[in-house]
Amino acid sequence: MATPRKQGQETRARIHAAALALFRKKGFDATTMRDIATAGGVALGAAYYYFPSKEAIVLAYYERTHRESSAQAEAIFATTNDVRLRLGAAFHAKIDILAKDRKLLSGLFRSIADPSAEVSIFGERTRAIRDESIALFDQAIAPAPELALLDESARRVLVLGLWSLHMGVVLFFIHDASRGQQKTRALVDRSLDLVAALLPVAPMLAPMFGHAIGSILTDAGLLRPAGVLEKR
Amino acid sequence: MATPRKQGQETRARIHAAALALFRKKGFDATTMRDIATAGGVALGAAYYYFPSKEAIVLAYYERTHRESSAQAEAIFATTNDVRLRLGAAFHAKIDILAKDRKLLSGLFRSIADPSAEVSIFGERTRAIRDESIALFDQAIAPAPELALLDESARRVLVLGLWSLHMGVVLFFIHDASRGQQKTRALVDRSLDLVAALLPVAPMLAPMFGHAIGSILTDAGLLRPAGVLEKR
DNA sequence: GAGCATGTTTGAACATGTTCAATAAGGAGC
DNA sequence: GCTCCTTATTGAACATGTTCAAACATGCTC
Repeated sequence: MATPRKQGQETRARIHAAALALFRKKGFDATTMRDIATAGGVALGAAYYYFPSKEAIVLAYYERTHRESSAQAEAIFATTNDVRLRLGAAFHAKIDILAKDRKLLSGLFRSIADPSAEVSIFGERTRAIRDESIALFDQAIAPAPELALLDESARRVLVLGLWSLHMGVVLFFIHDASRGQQKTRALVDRSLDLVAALLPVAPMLAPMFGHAIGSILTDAGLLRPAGVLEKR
Repeated sequence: MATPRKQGQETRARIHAAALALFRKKGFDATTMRDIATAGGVALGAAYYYFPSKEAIVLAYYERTHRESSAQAEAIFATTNDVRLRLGAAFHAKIDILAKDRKLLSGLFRSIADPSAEVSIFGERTRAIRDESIALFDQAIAPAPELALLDESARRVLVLGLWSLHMGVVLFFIHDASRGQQKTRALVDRSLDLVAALLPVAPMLAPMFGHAIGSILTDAGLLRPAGVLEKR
């Protein structure tokens, strides 16, 4: 309703920057909205004028990191058609981007994964970004010759499975205190080795299970119904 | 430190019962500690004397339901060695027990799945109950002849995978508003069909992936290191 | 029964996320 | 420049989870 003015944009940016700095330094819970407002040089109400909730501040950050990691992955997609390499690029790009903010994400996880939260990654308000995120994995496996035989339904199940694995990896990463997140990197590589080895078998399994599970997931709203898995 | 007296036990039980009733009626978030104290006929401080936090009230409930569903599943284990049936029993028992409390669980999920929360299902304080929960799936597949060839490491990966699937099912269930949770039931059955069909292949995959992933998961603390997957 | 340790209970106080009515500031149309 | 509407900003007020020092109760020892 309110179309922002230039000064408003600046205030918003200042508040956002102050908030992220505090989140990084003290963590999400330990940072109060009053801290944020003070650090941003505004009154408490102003922070709420620009961000409906503390969680919302972090959702903006989350969207930005998704875009950055997608861009990084897509740059690699342009250089190779090897599906194993492309999947690796998609997974590692995400970790690359998130690497500096483990502490922030740890505090954030509550809202991201809580299905009842407004800004949950599973919720309606994040559908757009989630669909983009899922579509990236569709892109990743696009050149695979062994998947040419896969029908639409089974393929969507596979893509959703890859996205779920990636969410699991992010969850693991948040708690991975090893240097340079070595453990997460290793987890990604071993998991993708397994995936890559199983991909050729996928078309054999699909007729048995792909369709059945696909229709169930569709009923459940976890999969888009029609052939509408468009990208970006 | 404080060894409770009889009257204290009763007060505690009254508070707990009042809290659960309110959670069921109004949901977790909409129920305040003041509501709970009033409904239990005590002052606010008394509620905190018995439960260190609002979440803790619900953790006690969570432990009870786990015990109940485990008992139900084990009763079925005693009647059949068919692994598909046993897995079905384990999954459906959980849903049976939780069926009445979707609303409560929905409010609870935040704390259960949030890795930074004290009472998270992934946290240290819930290790005992989590290990029990995982061990149930080890029991479920125990009679499978096709898994006799599986080494310890690969077997643990499989069991952890089943437990993860079960956690996913619970998550799905929480948001399944279909009558009698039909969708969740269908999801369970189709998923377990797939699992059952893949089980015979597991020993062929294990040498390639089971050990590698097993050691990574162990490093990550997601698997117990030694041969200590004892039951109950 | 007096004294005492320990469990129980109280309610005020505190911290913090969020709301909101009031006010200021900026610009559009004249 | 004046009026008026929209955006921007303020800070007090509110709701609620949590803490805590004080008071109370219970039962044990003597």
